[in-house]
This record gives sequence, C-alpha cells and structure tokens, in this order.
Amino acid sequence: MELKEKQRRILNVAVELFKEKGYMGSSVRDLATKLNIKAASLYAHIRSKEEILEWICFGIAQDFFDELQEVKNTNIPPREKLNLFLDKHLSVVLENRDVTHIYSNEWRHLEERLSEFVELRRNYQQEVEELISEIYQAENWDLKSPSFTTRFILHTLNNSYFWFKRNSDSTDEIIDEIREKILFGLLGNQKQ
Amino acid sequence: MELKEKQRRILNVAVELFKEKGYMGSSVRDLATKLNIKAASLYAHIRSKEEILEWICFGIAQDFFDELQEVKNTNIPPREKLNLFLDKHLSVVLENRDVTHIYSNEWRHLEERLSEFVELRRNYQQEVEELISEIYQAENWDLKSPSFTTRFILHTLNNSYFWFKRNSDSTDEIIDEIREKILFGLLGNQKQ
DNA sequence: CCTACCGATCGGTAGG
DNA sequence: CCTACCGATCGGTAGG
Repeated sequence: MELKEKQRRILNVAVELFKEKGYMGSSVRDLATKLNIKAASLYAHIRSKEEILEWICFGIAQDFFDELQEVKNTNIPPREKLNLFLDKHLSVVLENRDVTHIYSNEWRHLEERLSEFVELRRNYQQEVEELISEIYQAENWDLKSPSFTTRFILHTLNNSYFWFKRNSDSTDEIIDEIREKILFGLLGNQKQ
Repeated sequence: MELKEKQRRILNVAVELFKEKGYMGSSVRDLATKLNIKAASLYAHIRSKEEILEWICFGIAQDFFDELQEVKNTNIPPREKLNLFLDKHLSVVLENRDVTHIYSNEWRHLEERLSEFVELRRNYQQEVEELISEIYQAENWDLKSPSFTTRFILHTLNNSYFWFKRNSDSTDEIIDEIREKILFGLLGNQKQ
C-alpha cells in the first residue's frame, strides 16, 4: 500500500472530512471541493471512494501490528511489558486520533475487503490476548476472562482521546493519566 | 414525545437498522421494507427520517436524566451513591444497547434539533460532574480533573457493551464486572 | 396503506 | 486536471 504524494493528500483531507461527517455522510463531491478540484478528477488518483476507507483502516491496523511486534520482541519484565504495550498503543492512537476514530467506527462500510479487515482485527485481538495472558501468568495475577479483559483494554485505549477536551497537556502526560486509569481505575490508586 | 403504537414499531425497527448500517447508511426504503410497507407510507407516521433519530437520541437522554435524578434524591453514603450511579447508568445502557450506540455515534446527524441535543448532553455531563465532585469531596478522595474523570466514566459506561461478545452472563454479573473495572481498573483489585 | 412521481444528489465513466 | 454526462438512489409529496 504505497501511496503517491497526491494520494497522501487525498487521504489526509478525507480523514478530516470522514471524521466530521462520517463516511456515509461524506460525498466524493465534498471531498473534491475540499481539495479544490472537481469530483471526476479524483478518479485519476483513486479507484473508488471505498479505496480511501481501505487506506485508512488497513493503514492504522498495520501500525498497531507493528507496534505490537516491537513490544513482543522486547525483553523486559512482564509488568514493564504491559506498560510498554499500553504506552505504545496509546501513542499510535493519540498521534492518529481521527484515523483511529474512523478505523473504529466506519470499518463496517468496507465492502470489498470487509471480511479481510474483520479477520485482521480478530488476529490482532488474538495476539494482544496472548500477550496479556503471558503477562498475567508471569506475574501470578488473576485473569478471569482473557478475551473480556482484552476487549476492555483495546476499546478503552482506542477511545481514550474522547476524554480530552483540548490538547492542553503534553502527549506524555496524557498517556500517563490514561495508563493509570486503565490499570487502577477511578479508585485503585486512592488512599482509601 | 408521546409515541403512538405504530410509531413505536417504526422506532424499534429503525433502531435495529441504524445499528446495523448506520443512520446515513440506512434509507427510508430500507426501513419501509423491514416494516413490509412502501417508503411513502412511512410519512403517515413520521415527519421525516430525522424525526426518528430525534426519538432515539432525546428518548434515551431523558432516561439518563431520570436515572440521575433518582440517584441524586437518594440519601445514602457517598461511596454507595457512586456505586448506585454506576449501576443505574449501566442498567440503562445495557437494557438499551442499540439505542445507546446510536445516541453515542449518530447524534451529529441531527440537524434541526442538533444544538438542543448538544446542550442537553452538556447539561447531563455537568450534573454528573457535580455528583462526582460531591462524592469525592465527602470521601476525601483526590479528584485532579473533574471533567476529565466525568468523561472517562460516562464514555466507559456508554461503551461497555462492546466488551461482551454474547449475553452469556446475566445483566447483574455484567454490571458487577464493569463496575469493578471502572473503579479499580485492570490491577487495582489484584493482590500485587 | 398505495401508486406515481418530484428534484436533488449519489458514485463513477468517457473522452479529452 | 476538466466538461459532460450516466443510471441509481435519495428523502419526500400529491392524491387517492
């Protein structure tokens, strides 16, 4: 999925548009207008509207996979590995908020490559579940339902950008705050 | 917003449809087909497609408000009040998963009553924030950022149905599990 | 509840 | 990159 410069520009503008109006609520004419060209001219660079959605969904999915591989290849204690995974996944999310949002909410409008995408996501979830299980086992923590816990983690990470109104804090501070909430919840780190 | 029986049936079928295809991805013809009537016949019961979205979004918003009022009017210790709020809000969510999903993700497609909806939601968030602040103050817990914490709570509650693949557990068990995750996170209740 | 129909807009193609 | 245009579908109305 090597994109040319023009395609990259289309992608970026489309992300903005889809984020604002949703994929189904955005027309190729809307997109063309934002790019200061006519709708028909888009088709010199894209096969279809859906192809742009594929760029978005499969691109960020690949980023998540890459980051996971890095974590798995690192040789550090389990508890640090958990933190590293949370931090790395969060970095990808926070550096690609709009893309992550579209990835999370518009993937079902993929048609041609829908089943491929669903399987990719299932694989990712499966691999994260394995990582989590290993960590819990090594630390002797109690893991009631690995798949429930994995979905909790991924969904919470993928939507954490919603908790912020604006970018007043630095990304590192945001990551710290979210990691603490996920690990210890509302009260887990309160002196009760 | 008193709905007649026919309207209630339209509402229920629309919720199913919007959940599956999204509001913008659902046509009034799709909806009519599911109801075994012609698209034009719908307009004897609805003013517009948007009106159905209004029923969904404002209806569940009212449910959330009602539940919050009940919690506020109850005279119990602060810590129990927090649990009660979490349980009550979760009940509404879990008993109305599809409606909550549409409320969370499709509200921006309201046009006529968009600003009214946005204000209603801001008010709700504000009232929850007050409740949370009172509870933290009474318990002498540390509340760094009330509005961050409130958004964390609401967003986590509103999306918790995603963590479950199927309805194998009873709702009460689900509520317990989610409440624990929100209060104590992944590790807060582990013997470390 | 239906048939018949409206203007607007959709994603996309032909041809330059 | 454009103009010109395609058939399909959109939300919705008229009239019964």
